[in-house]
Amino acid sequence: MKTPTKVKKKTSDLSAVNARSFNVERIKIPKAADVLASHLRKEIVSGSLKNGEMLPTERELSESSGLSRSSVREALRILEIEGLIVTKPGRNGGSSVCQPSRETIVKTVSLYISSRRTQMTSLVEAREAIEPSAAMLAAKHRTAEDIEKIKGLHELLANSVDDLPAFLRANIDWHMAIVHASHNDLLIAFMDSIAPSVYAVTNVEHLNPVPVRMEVIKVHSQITQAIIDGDLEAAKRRMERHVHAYADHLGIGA
Amino acid sequence: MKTPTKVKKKTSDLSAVNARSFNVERIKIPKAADVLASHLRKEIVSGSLKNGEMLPTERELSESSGLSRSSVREALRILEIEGLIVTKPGRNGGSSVCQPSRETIVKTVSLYISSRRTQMTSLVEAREAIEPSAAMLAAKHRTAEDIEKIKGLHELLANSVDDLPAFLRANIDWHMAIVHASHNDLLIAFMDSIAPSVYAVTNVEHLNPVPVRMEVIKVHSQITQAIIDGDLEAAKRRMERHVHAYADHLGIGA
DNA sequence: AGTCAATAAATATCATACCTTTTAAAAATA
DNA sequence: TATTTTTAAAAGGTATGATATTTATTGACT
Repeated sequence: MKTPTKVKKKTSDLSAVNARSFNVERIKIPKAADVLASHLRKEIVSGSLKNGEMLPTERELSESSGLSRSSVREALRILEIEGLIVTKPGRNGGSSVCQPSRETIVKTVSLYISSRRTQMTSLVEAREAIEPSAAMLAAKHRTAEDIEKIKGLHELLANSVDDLPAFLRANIDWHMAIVHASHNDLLIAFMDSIAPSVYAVTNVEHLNPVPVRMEVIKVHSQITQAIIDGDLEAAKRRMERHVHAYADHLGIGA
Repeated sequence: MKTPTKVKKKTSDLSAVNARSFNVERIKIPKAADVLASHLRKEIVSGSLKNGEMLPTERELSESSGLSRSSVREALRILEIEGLIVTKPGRNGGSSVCQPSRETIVKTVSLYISSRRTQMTSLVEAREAIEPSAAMLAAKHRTAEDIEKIKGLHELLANSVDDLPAFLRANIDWHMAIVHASHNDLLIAFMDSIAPSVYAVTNVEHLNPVPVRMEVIKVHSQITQAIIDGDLEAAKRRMERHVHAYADHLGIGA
């Protein structure tokens, strides 16, 4: 399988210049598992392997590819982490094709955020980009259930003025319900990814004074209404102001 | 290692009801590699293992964890795919901690988009969410180089009215340059992820009439100017209109 | 000093055996 | 005959050890 074209390594660049200088740059030799994974990935993405379809067993793949079972397994593991297949043990087990879920994106982005210690500023900026548009799309695409959900959470919020933790919880849930009502998978995934970090830290002090909470409730009800009314512009504008006010409070706005 | 607590399987649910019904749901036994990967991931994310630091060798990890080398390797592979470590062969090789790059996000989201065959509508909606905010942030955070880049690409665009492919290329590059000038890693990652799909398909027919291209150039120059001037509101508003006009043309707007 | 070959240290791959989980089929039983 | 139980087979999961490959270091020889 692996072409044994072994390039004699040159320790010094000078010698390479003396010899016929091929224009080769740092050839990277791919790993067996990567090659197989790419191959299978292509088949999946292109649709040759349809959703739900079973892949051959590890032993079969090993035989047909000429690779060892470990390499095959490694390839499958790659695809599994990418969310393209699921693997079950047992008789009639094996790997079957599936579509990556939002969860895949959420995990990746969350890891990115936490391991890079992404600044609060960036998170809030991203939020300011997404939520107003999501509100607008919610006003456009909302279903009856969406409206029920949003209204319910809003009432929960209004009834939790005296219970800060409950208030925070309802607040987050209301915001996320709106994003979900946008019915845009990408925006949902992005927001799902950043929401925990955005909401985790600061709300407490901000929302501590009761008057602030009252104001939040008022604004929320206006936004809720705009979404119910299908008033795209109002939904967007109000959400824009709402999240911007919060950013301002954090000293992120101008 | 693995606790041999084997629950006697009941084929019928009835029998389970007859017996003392424990309130256990479908315990899922994690795989060895997953456990080790989670452990190491936690150490990395928490900062116990700092960026650049070397992990023990596979054989050492195998010994200290009591797992086989295959399981250890599988765990390392998981972390590698997540972008948390890089592994090099050879003497002084091994696995070292690194921060996941934007590329990790881009790959994940791109896969999501292509394997779900995400609707053009969703992509354009996401774009309409991100680009105006990015333009605003660009006006706020742009550096001298950012401005150079954006201006350069704009001139390239203006000089390519007669060369459609070149025009398309310059158009995309200008848009992406602005997103990058926002200096917001998340927005950059999101936009990097969706841009190929957004720009791949449709532009051709839209930009075909020369007058349209002239108009694009005019709008671009206004946006460019706003960013140079640091006029946040203008940058945002103009970009909003610009991308919305395109969405409209696709029949996505109202 | 500079070049080259030998060595060593690590991952990459392979081969094989065995363990565990799950299900299907076969056998036993009511 | 229908239901339960047992058994066996098929699949992935884990373990082990050997070998190949990659890369840095060391040492010998100019």
